[in-house]
Amino acid sequence: MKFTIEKKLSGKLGRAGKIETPHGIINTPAFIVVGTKATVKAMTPEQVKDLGAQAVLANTYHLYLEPGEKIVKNGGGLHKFMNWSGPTFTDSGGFQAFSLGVAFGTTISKLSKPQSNSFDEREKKSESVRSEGMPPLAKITEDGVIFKSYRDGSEHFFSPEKSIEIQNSIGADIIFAFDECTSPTADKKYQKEAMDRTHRWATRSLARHRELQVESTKSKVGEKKSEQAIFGVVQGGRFEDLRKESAGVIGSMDFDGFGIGGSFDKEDIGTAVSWVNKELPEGKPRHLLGIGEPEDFFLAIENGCDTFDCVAPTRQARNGTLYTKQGKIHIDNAKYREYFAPIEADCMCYTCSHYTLAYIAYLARTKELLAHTLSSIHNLHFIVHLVEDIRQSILNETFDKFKNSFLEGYRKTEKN
RNA sequence: GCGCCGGUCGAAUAGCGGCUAUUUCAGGAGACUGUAAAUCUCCCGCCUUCGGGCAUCGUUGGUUCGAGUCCAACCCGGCGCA
Repeated sequence: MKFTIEKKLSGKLGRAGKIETPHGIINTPAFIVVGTKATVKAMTPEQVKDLGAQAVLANTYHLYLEPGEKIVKNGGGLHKFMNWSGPTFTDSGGFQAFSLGVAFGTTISKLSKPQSNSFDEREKKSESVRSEGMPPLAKITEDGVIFKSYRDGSEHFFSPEKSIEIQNSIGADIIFAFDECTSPTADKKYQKEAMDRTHRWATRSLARHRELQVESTKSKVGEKKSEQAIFGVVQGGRFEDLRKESAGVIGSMDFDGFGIGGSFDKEDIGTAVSWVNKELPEGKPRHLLGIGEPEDFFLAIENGCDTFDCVAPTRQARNGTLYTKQGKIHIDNAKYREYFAPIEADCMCYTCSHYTLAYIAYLARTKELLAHTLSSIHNLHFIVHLVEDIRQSILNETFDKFKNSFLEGYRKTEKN
């Protein structure tokens, strides 16, 4: 893997560049489409490619549980198995320490939101309360994480070494060190503890990765050595000193790039990311894990992030929320029943060039599967091209102008 | 005409003497950020200062401390017999 910076954003940390992987180039900043289980839900790889996606990210834990990394490997590796010829990433399973741990059965999100209006106190009260009969499915120890399968309750243990071995078998171009994604509800003491543990796990992840590279070089004499790249993950929650410390520690290790993980204040992603990116070596790519929404990209990119992944576009598509330049809309809203025009008149996506919002709304209402596909195509196209447009604006030196005009328009407005 | 069933919030249902009438669907709105997610939450008779208030189980009477629930008559609907 090779990373090249093509242009920097003057006076800021942002940059446009390219990541060269064994399966192709990623022009950055770039949105990496999430395909957790080696499939972008409701879509064929051709559809994903045609809408402009450059790379996909799958998940180690899910593929380990089903079908098992051996099957992925025997199927020719992730690319061949899922028929995606472009660059791929795998997440380490570290996020599941959070989503199946403290967050399981609750409404805790990795992003803490600003105080909601006193308007809905009742809803606030119910927040973060674990539903009965839903014990956590992840338990963290020094050596790793004990997971209970969300599928059948069976126990599984992930150590940094194990995560790397599985990721090696799955065979993505870029893999992540095993980390612990912490909750925004955790106090500083815990964040520090978890961060230090993540640093120890980073060392172990990197060591195991190098061992596997050597093994693969030995076993395939004469063949090109494994070019799988590994990114270390920065943690530290919402605390400036911890974030800087983590970036310093992880950044000084011999990773090919970096992931920025963990929890953030929704309002202040840009600041948190800038703490980190000022510390990380400039010449290596930085992936902001699990972000984001349209507003997030501008803040993260101008503060030095290169790639992103997020389930929001596809999940929200399936759940009936669509992105537009005027904000998000709910496809189930009664007012769209007879909206006989594309979701967005000027959208170039396959969905908008062939179908009306009224038709997709009808499909969604009647639970037709095509609703998921058409909505996912639109949302992914929107997000992928938004990030691509931001990249162009860096190259054209029109970043601020583009940022301001986009954010001004991105307001939730009535579409009647 | 006789007999037997049955009429519960848009639909379908539960409830068979005890106070707040159940559930599902439909309908309305919202949430979702490294996917436990084609998921989840709220509302869905009327009014409300969001605390609650007032109605309501075909209709009208009755029995009872208390009736959707028991009784009677009537009105609808279905089935059967004439």
